[in-house]
Amino acid sequence: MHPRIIDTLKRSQLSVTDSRKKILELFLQRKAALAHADIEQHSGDEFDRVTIYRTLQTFVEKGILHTIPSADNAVRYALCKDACTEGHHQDNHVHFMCDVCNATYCLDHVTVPSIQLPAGYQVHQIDLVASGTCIKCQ
Amino acid sequence: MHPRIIDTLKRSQLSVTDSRKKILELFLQRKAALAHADIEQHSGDEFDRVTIYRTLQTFVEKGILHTIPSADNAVRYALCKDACTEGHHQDNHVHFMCDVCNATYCLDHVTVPSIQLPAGYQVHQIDLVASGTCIKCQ
DNA sequence: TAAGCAAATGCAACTGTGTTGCAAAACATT
DNA sequence: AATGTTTTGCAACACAGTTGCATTTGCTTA
Repeated sequence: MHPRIIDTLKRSQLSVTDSRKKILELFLQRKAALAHADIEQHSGDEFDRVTIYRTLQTFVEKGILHTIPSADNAVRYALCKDACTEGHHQDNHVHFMCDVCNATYCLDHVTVPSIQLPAGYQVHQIDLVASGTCIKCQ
Repeated sequence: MHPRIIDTLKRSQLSVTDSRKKILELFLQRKAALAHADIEQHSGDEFDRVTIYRTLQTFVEKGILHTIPSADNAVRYALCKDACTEGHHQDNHVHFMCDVCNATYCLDHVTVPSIQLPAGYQVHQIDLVASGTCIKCQ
C-alpha cells in the first residue's frame, strides 16, 4: 500500500476504512483522473455504489480530490496538491481530456492564465479544460 | 415571435415545428444559458421530455446551440454565433457561472487565451468557465 | 484488550437524467 | 388536397446520484 494513504486520511481527520484506503490508492496509482464509474470497475464488487459516492464527496470536501468539469455529464475526480485544505481548493492548473483514449490529466505545471472580465463580475474560480490528442495517442 | 426564429431553422435545413420554434424563442428571450430542466419548466407541459432532448441534440449538431461544461452534472446550452455551422463550432468565448443566482452567461467579448502545453499534446478545443458573482448579484 | 460510542457502510427504495423503438401526428412538396 | 418524409409522444428502459435506516466498523478510553 502506498505510504501516503494513511497519512493523507489522518491529516484530514478521517477514519481509516477499507474503502477510503482502496479508493485513495487507485488515485495514487493511476496518474489520470477517474470518474465514479471507473472506480466502481476497478474496485470490483468490494464496495457498494453508495459508499463510493459518499467517499468521493468526502474527499472533495476535505480537499483531497477536486472535480473536473466536462460537457459529457461525467464528472471526473483527481488528486489535489497539498495546498488544498478543507473547504478551500487551490487547483489552478489546466486539465487535458484526450478525445481518443478518453483519459483526463492534470497538467500541474500549466497554470490557468488570468483573464480580464467586464466590470462587475467577481471571479472566484476558473476552470480551463483543453481537449485534443494526448501524448500516448499521437 | 422573434423574427430570427424561422430564418435560423430554415438556414439549418430544419423543418419548422412548434417545439423548435418555442425552444429557440426561449434562448433568444433569455440571455443566459439554459439546461434541459430549465426548458422543461418554461415550456410547461407543452412538449414531451424526449422532444426537448432531441431538439437540443439537433440544435447542437446544426451549430445553433453549444454546450457549456460544468462540474455539477448539468449540461447547459447557449446560442452560438453565426460563425458556427453544422459539425463545426467556433465558440471560443469565456463562460461565466454565478454562484449566487446560478445563471450561466456567454461572455462573447472575452476570448479564451491561448495556453502553452507540454510537447506532445495536440489541442483541438479549449473550454474556460469562470465562476463567482455576476453583475446582478453584487 | 475489551467496552462503548461515534462514524461509516450496505441495503432498499427513490428521484432525476438521458436513450431507444415504434406508432401516430405534423410538416414540406407536388 | 395527396404524398412521402420527418418529427413527435408514449412506453419502456438504462444509468447516475441521493436518502433513510439498520448494521457494522473504527476509534477512544478506561
